[in-house]
Amino acid sequence: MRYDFKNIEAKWQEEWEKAGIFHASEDHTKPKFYGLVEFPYPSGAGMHVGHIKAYSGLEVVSRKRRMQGYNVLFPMGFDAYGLPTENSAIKFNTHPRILTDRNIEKFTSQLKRVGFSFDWTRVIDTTDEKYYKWTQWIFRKMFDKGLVFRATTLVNYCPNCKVVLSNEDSQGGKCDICHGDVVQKSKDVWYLRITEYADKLLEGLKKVDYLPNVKLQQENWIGRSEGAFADFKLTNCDESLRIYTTRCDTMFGVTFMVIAPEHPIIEKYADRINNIAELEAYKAECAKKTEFERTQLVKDKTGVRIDGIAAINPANGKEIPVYISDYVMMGYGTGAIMAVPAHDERDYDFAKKFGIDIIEVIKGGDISKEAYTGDGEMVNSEFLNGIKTKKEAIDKMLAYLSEKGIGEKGVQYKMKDWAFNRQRYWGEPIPIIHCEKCGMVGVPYEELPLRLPDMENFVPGEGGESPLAKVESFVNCTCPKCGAPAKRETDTMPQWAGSSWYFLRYCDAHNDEAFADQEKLKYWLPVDWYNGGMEHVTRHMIYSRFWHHFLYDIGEVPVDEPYAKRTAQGLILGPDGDKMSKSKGNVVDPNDVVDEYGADVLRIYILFMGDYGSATPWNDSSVKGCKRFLERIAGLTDIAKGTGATPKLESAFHKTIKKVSQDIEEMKFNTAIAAMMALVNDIYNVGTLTVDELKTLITLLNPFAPHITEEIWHVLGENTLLSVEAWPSYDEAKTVDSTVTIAVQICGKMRGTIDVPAGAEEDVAFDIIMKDEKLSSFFAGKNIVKKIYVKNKIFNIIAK
RNA sequence: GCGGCUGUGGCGAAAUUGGCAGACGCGCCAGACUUAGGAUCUGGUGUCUUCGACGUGGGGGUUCAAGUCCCUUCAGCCGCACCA
Repeated sequence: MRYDFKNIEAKWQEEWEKAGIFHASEDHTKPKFYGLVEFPYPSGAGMHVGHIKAYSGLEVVSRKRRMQGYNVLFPMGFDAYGLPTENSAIKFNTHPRILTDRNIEKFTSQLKRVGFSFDWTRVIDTTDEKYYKWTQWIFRKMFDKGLVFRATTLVNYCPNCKVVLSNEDSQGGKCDICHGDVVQKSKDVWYLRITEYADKLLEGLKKVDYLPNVKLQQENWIGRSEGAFADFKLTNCDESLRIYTTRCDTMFGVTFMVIAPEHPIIEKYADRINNIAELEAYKAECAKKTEFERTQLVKDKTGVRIDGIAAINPANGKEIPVYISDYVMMGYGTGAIMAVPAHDERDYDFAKKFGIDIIEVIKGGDISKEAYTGDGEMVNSEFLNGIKTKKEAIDKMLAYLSEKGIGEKGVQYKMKDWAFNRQRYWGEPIPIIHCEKCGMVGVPYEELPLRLPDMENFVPGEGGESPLAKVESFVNCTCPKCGAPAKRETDTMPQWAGSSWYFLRYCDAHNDEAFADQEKLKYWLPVDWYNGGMEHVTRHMIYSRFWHHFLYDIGEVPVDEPYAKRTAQGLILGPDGDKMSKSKGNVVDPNDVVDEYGADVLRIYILFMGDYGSATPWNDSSVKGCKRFLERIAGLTDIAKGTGATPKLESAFHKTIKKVSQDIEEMKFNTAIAAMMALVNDIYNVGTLTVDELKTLITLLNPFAPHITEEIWHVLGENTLLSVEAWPSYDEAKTVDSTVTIAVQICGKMRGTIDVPAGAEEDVAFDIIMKDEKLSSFFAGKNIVKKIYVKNKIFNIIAK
């Protein structure tokens, strides 16, 4: 038969939909498989080949699982709240609702064209009030449990545009829009107390099957560090300055202290500081820098000494100066450090610049040249002198601190609490009411969803407040507690909110009584296999694991870890090897490929182009090779005759079934396809195959190229749908050849090969070599010193 | 700076984990069928001074045997980034 993809792909997509074969069944007696891919943000640009790659991996796995008899949940949805839609809504003067609906429709039809086996009865849209009702519900539960709090913090603000900017939009301290100076402005921020779950999130990693680098990135993101808190007495005021350190063993080497420019102690004791104006000026200078800039200028340390207040080193009672410097952050530890220039590079740089003493307390380096951060014997440290290990010194110092009541063990995390509000329109309204008497009150559960009001002008307000602040009917309300007039919170949730629990909704997508039915959650959870991009491994995955752990703690979900397994696909690069981007003009549109070659070719090529986990450049002519392969598959219908097995092909078939079955599990789709290509080459070399064998081959190929294989199945006279036929099995005994070709080395050099019966003993193999004139000539007349024989692999003869 | 990953033909890549390096595909070369080929089919295709030698970024090592293990070095990509 000819390969006519244009006429068959739409036809089979319709048949599958009609038969509903990809709907996850409610039959909970069957074994389940929950495969999850990251739902897309439905941008106006439509699908990207990267989306296709991201979904194709678990698409193949899911199709295989169905054929293996699993009840498969392989859902799709849309993460539709967010800034890009809002911005283009402003630009084109259209409502984001309209744009979102239009984009979702576009994505849906594009996804369907590729033949993905998603369960389209469970589609979710995070901007649907039936969905975000439950996003708000979970937020309210967190609010009830004290995991939501409000604090004032510094944000990047452009006084010219009157807008709050992200770090990315304010690089170099200049506003990305007007290029004016950006300042740090304090602003009320809603936070979710994710830090409270830091240890649980870390612990949970021990029992899940994530790629090693995924785990590592999450661990680094959480950034747990163990150390100590210690109090340093200040002179000229009745207060101690609390610091955090991981190296309390070096305390005898402390020659100064540094605090963050924003440290509250400065304001508190302003009247005792002689150079307060200088300090204020420095602080103002720092405030101009964005966090980005501040962390970029690592080399040159700046700072100002506080004149009027000093500190006492609690280890040796010596008075030491206190500085303010922006290399100490208010957001980590206590915002104050003890500086040990001899053994910390940053402190060393600072001390050199400001001419501060450098006292060696650990032997092993040359502190006249640089800080020594390695291990060694303690010196100049009184009761620590002579100790040789860091651990022992730390323990001794900790004991000393606690005995004196001026310090204790402590833990710190790099992870910060999650800033949870945005001054934007296109997001879930935060269900909180501000009452003058009662304070912050949650919107009652029965009033959820708190609907996003319809607006025409949703440009952010002056001073960067949320567009919702302009909707009086939304803002003005009564306090649910006391009934007095009150005001609603007008900020909305960030993009990450809706995606933090979407995998739960898929289990029961249309439930109006709960976010999902408990029985269904019990059956489907955890997600068996989650695949997505590396870029979501920290934020999205950490956030959603946090929400899930919270729901587990309040008894709303049956398992603590949501994702049993996590893998990641690599990028598809442009044909030039660069990242695809509109500006470079190297973007490949999957629709063009489907138009020209068909969905099956697109799917095969994307999985064949290289290792699934690695970045691979697109190559137009390689796509043609995949088309040729499918044409050769279609051509097999012309030579397939009879039943049973073709002797010359039997072992090749069993080997291929084994290889493809295993490779899919390891996401080695490229070698699975290569194995099928090799089998097709074998078949054409033999010149014939049976109909049974062809059926086996197209069954193996079905998860990769479902349309053409479905068509062939029917051309061969079948009436069922191949997509739900049984996955082929293989006979291990038949994957083993009766004779194997092994390599023969003489003195370690490859000299040829011999055919031996599989598993042949050494003497049998050696006899064959002796009878081979060419091989035996290499050691004729020499002494055989040693024979190394590895069954079915190699024979190495050492002769002198 | 720290952490991770990667480095193999002209190109994308394989290599049962220490055992015939380059499977499979692209490209290229030759031939066939053709008025024609950017279609199809067949054969070939790591390099070189080609009965042999060399070859997995470079250098060194372990081993009968190294793409794979160890040491060292270089290059590229991706995270994190003054985390005390």
